[in-house]
Amino acid sequence: MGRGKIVIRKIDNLTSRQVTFSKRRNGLLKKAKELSILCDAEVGLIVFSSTGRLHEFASSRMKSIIDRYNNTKGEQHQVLSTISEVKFWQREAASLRQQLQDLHKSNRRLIGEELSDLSVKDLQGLEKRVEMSLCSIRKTKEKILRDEIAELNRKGYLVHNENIELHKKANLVYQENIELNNKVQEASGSSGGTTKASIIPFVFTVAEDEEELVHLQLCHPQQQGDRT
Amino acid sequence: MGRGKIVIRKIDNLTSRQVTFSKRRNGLLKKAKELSILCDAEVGLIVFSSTGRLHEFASSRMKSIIDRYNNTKGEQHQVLSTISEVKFWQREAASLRQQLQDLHKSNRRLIGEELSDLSVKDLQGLEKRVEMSLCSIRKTKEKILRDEIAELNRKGYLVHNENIELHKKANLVYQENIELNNKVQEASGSSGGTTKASIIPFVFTVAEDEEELVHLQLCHPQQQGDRT
DNA sequence: AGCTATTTATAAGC
DNA sequence: TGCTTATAAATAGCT
Repeated sequence: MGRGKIVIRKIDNLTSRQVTFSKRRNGLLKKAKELSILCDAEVGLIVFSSTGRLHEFASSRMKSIIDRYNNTKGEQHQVLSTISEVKFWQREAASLRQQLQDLHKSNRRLIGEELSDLSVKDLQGLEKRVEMSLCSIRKTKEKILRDEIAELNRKGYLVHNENIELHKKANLVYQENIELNNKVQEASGSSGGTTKASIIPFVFTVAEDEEELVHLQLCHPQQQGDRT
Repeated sequence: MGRGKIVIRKIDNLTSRQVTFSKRRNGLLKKAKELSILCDAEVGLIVFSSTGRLHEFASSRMKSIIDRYNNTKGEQHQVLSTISEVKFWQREAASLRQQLQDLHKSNRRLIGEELSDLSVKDLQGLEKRVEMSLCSIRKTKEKILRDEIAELNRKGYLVHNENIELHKKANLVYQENIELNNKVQEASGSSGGTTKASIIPFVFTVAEDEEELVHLQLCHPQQQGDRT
């Protein structure tokens, strides 16, 4: 419909393509609107130009048209439509929120708050559980301490053994020193007394018995805090 | 464009409306397609007939056109599109799930489980909290018991008072009975002894002093369960 | 953006 | 729905 017939293929010339786009786009929007009015149809039209500009017509709200479209297609293809996906996640969130609330309540009870709507029997059960919990916590704590002490004892023992070895070596060296000194004295006769004075007048001794090892132990702690 | 000019308003006649719908719908779809080809535009067209049937044209995949539309509009209007709504709820659910996990962990620790990755200091803090919790639970329990006992005592007191009143009344009636009996005896002389025998030979007595009232008290319970 | 020759769409009728 | 046709509308090419 125009001065000449055209074939439907992409218009090469950019300018004339843009002009044609502008004209035909308006025509399309107009016809979409006319269809919706004349025939009481729900029409949604989305047009992105090649430059990325958006033009649209919607006989009602575009969102509701798209939602309706998604639902219709979703039922057709047995696929979660976007709208029911939203519903799914909303339900999921609500369920999680509920769980969170329940857990929060149980938590508050475990730390001794919000107990007012519990019966004596409930409280007794709770008390038992918290007592067991306390027991377990203390056991864990003591185990850690015990392990630390054992580790310290082990290290202490190793250091002690090393000490003994060092003492022995030092004593050997010291003995060797005395002997060497004697030899020097014998060789040089009574030529001087200076070297004699340089000998360290010290004997290394070491306690060999285990009794003197550092030996830590976990003292049983005083009962604390749980008296009413 | 037709045999006659028409005004754009809803066509009253159902049949001609449906005929027009069919014709114009095809024209619209054709023109949408032509626009997309001629001008290299991205076009999406959704048409629902008044009977609910869906007709559509999409130059590419409809989903991608709708997504692009939502994104463009979303940026323009700062409004949650359906797609980003899904994302929002997914994030919400993930966050809630995380919170739930954290709370669950804290809960497990409160009941003395999963303590292995805590330090001695953490354990000490936990112990303190659980001790306080135990204290609070016991206090609550005792308060309930104390209140129950107080209530029982109150009721006992009321019943006791009622008892006293009933005793008094009963004694009065008994006295009256005796007097009436005497009068009957005086009036009838020694005519018979049957009435005398019917007098109930019973005296109502009641302890008036408070000491004998039922008076319950909460015994201090044995310390229990918290010994290591 | 406006003009207009021409093509296209379509209203009315069957 | 499909076909026909007169006519209204849309628009290609040009300015």
